[in-house]
Amino acid sequence: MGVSLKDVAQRAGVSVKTVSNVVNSYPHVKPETRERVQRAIDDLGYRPNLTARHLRKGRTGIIALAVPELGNPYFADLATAVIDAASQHDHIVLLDHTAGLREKEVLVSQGFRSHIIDGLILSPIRLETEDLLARAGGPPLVLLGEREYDAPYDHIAIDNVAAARTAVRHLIELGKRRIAFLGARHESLRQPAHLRLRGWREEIRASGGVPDESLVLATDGYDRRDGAAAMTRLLDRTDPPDAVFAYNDLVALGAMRVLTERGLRIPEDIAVVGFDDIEEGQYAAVSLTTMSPDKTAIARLAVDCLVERIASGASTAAFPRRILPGCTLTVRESTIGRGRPGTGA
Amino acid sequence: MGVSLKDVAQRAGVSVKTVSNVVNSYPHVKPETRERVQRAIDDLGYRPNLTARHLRKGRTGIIALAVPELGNPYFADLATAVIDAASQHDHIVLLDHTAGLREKEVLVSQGFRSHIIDGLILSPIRLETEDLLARAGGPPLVLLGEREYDAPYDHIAIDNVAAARTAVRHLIELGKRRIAFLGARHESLRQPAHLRLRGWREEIRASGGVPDESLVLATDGYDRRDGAAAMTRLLDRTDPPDAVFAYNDLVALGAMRVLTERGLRIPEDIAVVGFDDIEEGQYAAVSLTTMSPDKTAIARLAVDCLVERIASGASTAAFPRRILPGCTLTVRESTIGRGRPGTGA
DNA sequence: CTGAAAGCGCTTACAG
DNA sequence: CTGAAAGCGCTTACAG
Repeated sequence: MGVSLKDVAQRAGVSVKTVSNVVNSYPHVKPETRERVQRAIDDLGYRPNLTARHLRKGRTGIIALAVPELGNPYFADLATAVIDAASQHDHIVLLDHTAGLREKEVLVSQGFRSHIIDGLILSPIRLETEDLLARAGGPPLVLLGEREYDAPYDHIAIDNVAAARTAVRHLIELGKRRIAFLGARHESLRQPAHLRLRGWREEIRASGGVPDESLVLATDGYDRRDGAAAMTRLLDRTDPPDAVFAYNDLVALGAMRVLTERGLRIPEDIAVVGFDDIEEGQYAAVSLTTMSPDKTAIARLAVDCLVERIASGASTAAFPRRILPGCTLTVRESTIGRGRPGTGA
Repeated sequence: MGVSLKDVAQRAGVSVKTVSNVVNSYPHVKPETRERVQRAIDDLGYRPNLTARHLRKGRTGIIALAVPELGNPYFADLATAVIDAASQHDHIVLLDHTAGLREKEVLVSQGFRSHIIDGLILSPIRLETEDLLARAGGPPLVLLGEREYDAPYDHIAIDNVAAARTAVRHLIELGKRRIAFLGARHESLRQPAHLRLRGWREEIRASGGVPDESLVLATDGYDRRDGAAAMTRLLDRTDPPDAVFAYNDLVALGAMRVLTERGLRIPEDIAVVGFDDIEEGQYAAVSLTTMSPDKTAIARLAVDCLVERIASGASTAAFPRRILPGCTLTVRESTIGRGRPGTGA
C-alpha cells in the first residue's frame, strides 16, 4: 500500500508513462528499460491501484449477480458457475440476494451500485416489465429464469413449457393418470411456474386427458416446507393423486418427506418428479427424478452475453436475445423405483 | 452516466464543494441552497460515482468472502448471512470460491484483489501458517473454520472438540458402543477434522471406552459422495459399527443413502450424527441429528471483527482474537427414530 | 455557510 | 521508444 506508479518511476529513473507501459505489457518498450522498471517494481512491491485504473477507464471488471436466495442449491450452483464463467473473462462477481422481493429486485435492477459494476445478471421472481422499463440507463443487464418480459434485455432461460411437458409425459408413460402440480404461486398468471404449469396442462391434454385444476397446488414459495405443506393438503383430501410434478426439487423433496412420514411408497403409490437437478436429489433415500437444466451453459451464456453488451457500451439491447439452453430428463428412483443404480454417481 | 458533481454545481449555480456537502448530508448547508442543489440533482438524474469516491477515500466498502465451495449448503448459508451482516455496515460482498485448493487459498489471502476490497473473510482448508505469514501487507483478514493458525489474524470458529464430544456423548448415551468417525482427511493431522476427531477420541475415553482407530474412515473430501464411499467401505467389513459420527452433514447424508440402499435401519441398526445443520437434514427421509453451529453469529462476528480491523487501519492484528460462537446438538430421527416430530419445522 | 484548488493513482492522446 | 500534462469524479483541508 502506498507505492504508486510515481514511486516506481522515480526509482527506475523513467516517467510514469513508461512504468504504465511495462505494467500493461505494452509491447514497444526497450528491453533494458523494461528490466530496470521491473526491478523497481519488485523492489518496491508495487501493485497497481485498481480503483484508480477503474476511474480512468470507466470500467471495473466487476459484474453483479442477484439471485433470490443462495439457500436454494440451484442458485448456489448457478452462482458457482457464474463466478467461474466470469473469471474466464477476467471479471469478478459481486453477489446479492433479493429474497424474491419485488422491492429488492427493483433496487438491484435500478443499479443502486452503478459505477461499481460493469453489468448485472438478475434472476427475478416478482419484478414486473414496467420496473424494467423504468430502469434509467443503468449498466447492461441480462435476465435469467422463467419470468418473461417485454423489455430490451437479453434473457437466458430453458424452454420451460417443453421441459414441463417432458416431465409430465414421463409420468403418463409410466401409467400415472392423476398427476398433481405442486408450486403454482398464490399470485398472478405471470409469475414463475406459469410456464411449467402450462406445460403440465398441455401434456395432459395431448395424452387425451383433461387437466384437473383441483390438483394444482398453490404455495407461498418454492422451498422444502412449501412442498411439505402442499403435499399434506393434497393427502388430506379424499382423492389423492398417483403422481406429483413439482415446480422444483426443493418442493419435491419436501413433498417426499411427507409421503415417507405417511408411509406411502414412492413411486408405487405416488411417483415424484422435480426440477433443477440439485445434488441432494441424487442422495435422497429415494433418489429424485428431475429435469436437469444445463446450469453451466446458462451461466456461460449469461456471462458471454453480458460481457458482449458491456463491450458494446449500450445500456439497453436494441435487439434483445432470447436464448434457450438445454434441459433434459434425468430418471431416478422416485419414478421407476429401485433396480437401477440410484445415485447416478 | 456522464452527469458529474460539476454538472450539478453548474446547474444549481454553486460550487462542487456545496453539492458534495448536500450529497453527503453535511449538516451545515443553508436549507434553500440544499433545496436548489437537490432539485438540480433530481433534474439531471445525478448519481455519485462511487469509484471516484473510493479512490479519494482509499476505501471501497467492498469485502471479499472466500469459501471452499458454494455447493455445500453450509457455505451457501454462511455466505447469505455474511452478505446480510455486511449490509448492516454498508458493505457489499465479493464472493469467491477456492475449491479448498491451497494454491487458490494463497492467492486469495495474498489479496490479488487488493485496492478493490477493504478486507477479506477466508475459510481455509489447506492454507498453512507460513502462507499467512508470507502475506505481504494485504488488506485486513478474518479467518473462519476449523483450521488453527499461529498468525496475527482474528479467527472465528466454534469449539470443535467440545462440539464433537457432545455429538459422541449423545450416541454413547443411546447405548451405542462402536461409533465410527467418517471424514478424517487423507492428510496431515493439522487438517480440518483434526479437532472433531480429537473430540471423538476424548469422549470415547471419557466414557471408559478405547477408541478403535479402525473405525476412523478417511475421505478425499467432505461431500455426499465421500460419505457414501466411506460408508460402503465400512459396511463391506466384517465388523460394522452401530453408529456413525460424520465430519459434516453432507458426509452423513451420503452415508445414510448407502445404509438405506443396503436395507439397514436408521437408527436401530446404525445411528447417524452429522455436523452443520443444513436444511436438507431436516427433510431427509430419516431426519438427521446434527451439531448446529450458530451461523448467523459466525457471520456477524466475522463481519464485525473485520469492519473494526478495517477502521483501525492496520493490516495485521497486534492482538489477534479467537472467538467461539455457540454450537448446539439438534436431535432428530437419525438417532432417536420416528416418534417425535421429525422435520423440526 | 460556501468557494477555489489540490490531489487520490491511474491512462491516454499528444509531442518529440 | 519515451516524456510532460491533462483528466477520470470525487473529497478535503484551507480560506474567507
